[in-house]
Amino acid sequence: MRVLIVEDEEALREQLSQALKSQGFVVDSAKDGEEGLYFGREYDYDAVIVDLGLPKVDGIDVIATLRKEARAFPILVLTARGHWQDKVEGLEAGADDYVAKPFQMEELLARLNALIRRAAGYASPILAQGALQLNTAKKEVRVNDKAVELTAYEYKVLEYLMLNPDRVVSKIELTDHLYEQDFDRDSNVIEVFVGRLRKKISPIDQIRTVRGQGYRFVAESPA
Amino acid sequence: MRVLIVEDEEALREQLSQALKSQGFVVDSAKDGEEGLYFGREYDYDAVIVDLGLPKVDGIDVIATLRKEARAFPILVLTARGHWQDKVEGLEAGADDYVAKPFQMEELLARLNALIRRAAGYASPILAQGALQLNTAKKEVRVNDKAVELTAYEYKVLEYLMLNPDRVVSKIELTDHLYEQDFDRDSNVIEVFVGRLRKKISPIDQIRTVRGQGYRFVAESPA
DNA sequence: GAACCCCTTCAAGATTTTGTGAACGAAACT
DNA sequence: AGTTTCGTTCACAAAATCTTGAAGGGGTTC
Repeated sequence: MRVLIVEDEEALREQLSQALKSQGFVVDSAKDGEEGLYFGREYDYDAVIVDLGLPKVDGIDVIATLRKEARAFPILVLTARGHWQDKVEGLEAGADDYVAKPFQMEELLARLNALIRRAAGYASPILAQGALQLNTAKKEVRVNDKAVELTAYEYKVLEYLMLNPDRVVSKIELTDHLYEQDFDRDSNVIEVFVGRLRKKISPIDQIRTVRGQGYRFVAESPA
Repeated sequence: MRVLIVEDEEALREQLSQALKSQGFVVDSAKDGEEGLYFGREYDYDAVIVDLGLPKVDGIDVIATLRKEARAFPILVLTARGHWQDKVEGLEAGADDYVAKPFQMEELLARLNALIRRAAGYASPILAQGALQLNTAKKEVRVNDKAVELTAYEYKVLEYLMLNPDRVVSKIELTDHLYEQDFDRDSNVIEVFVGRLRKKISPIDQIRTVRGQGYRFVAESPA
């Protein structure tokens, strides 16, 4: 698996590169849009990670250009939190998925792998856990094969938990990832959403609360 | 687990303190080298985080002085990125590891936990002793491979004992490391928790009481 | 601009965890 | 054996945390 990273900020680029290499990927990295374009034209990748907001040639342009030239590899964009439009533009330009910065490395890896699998046609963008299915592309949730309507935030909470299975996710972590940075820390929105979510996806019982620490999505139904 | 933070920049100090507390640490914080030195001399910590480049007494000096006085706790230094020499000086003065600022909180936590474990002689984040396994990353405990639910304090007691195996740990030491400093020392909470713990992890029998002195976690299952 | 949906906050109530004091029991000392 | 000291356990009180329903507000749709 060969991946291209287009990211101007050195620290992040290195960190990404490291993480991906440790997952067994072969990594090329470009420090700006121009380099990115060069690499993207020159080689065929299994996936490309592009940070929007790059010097020289904008990330959006890189994507658009590559797509115009019929490059088909899956593209994952990194957007700065809050720059909501970026993500839309990115997807319109031809990206396949996005992750908002700052992100958890695990989440990025999970999404990247999903993209690669999808592109290879092996698997669907569906995260399945027992009777719970989450179609990350359509943002659709199914319980025992029956579609369940979730609101945007309910969905985000569920998706985040499912992308981080078997790990305790604190409420702070959840708010950090679902909201703009300065969201009120001692609100109980998260609790409320978890409550509603549980009700909507019942009888699924995989969102466990770990008192004092947060919530954990358990992958397997308990014996 | 009790940690000392020596950091002059208030925002970062607070953020660190927050993050560590949310991970279950008891945190003391010092705003300059002088305070840091005072705390470091006064109490015993499971780890100390020192920012280099502090007002009054330099971080390097704090470390060197404490080491000269035979303080053995693991020390993690924070260095400004690019100040390459700092890191070297810090390690030479007796620090055990370093993290360059700015850093991802997860990385810092991972390194800190690793330091504490290593100081106790464990390489892996899973402390295994016979049929008892303690996964310090997930804060999960297993007995004969079956997960056991512990409350926060039950877990803390067990973790501390397991990190100090084959050594008598007094009740005072336990309260000092597990509670804020002004906690009533002649309460019998510790006894109560040890009791609850023993019940929950039975039939494991590795927490021995040493009359008049405290408790000892024996490493091997008895013959 | 009315109706609707979703997000957010508040606060009461439920639940779980933690801490206390007292009774009980086991070892150590005389 | 009696006494003292220390550890264990229990039941309850107190504190912390989670859950839930209700209601207000902002934005969007028709």
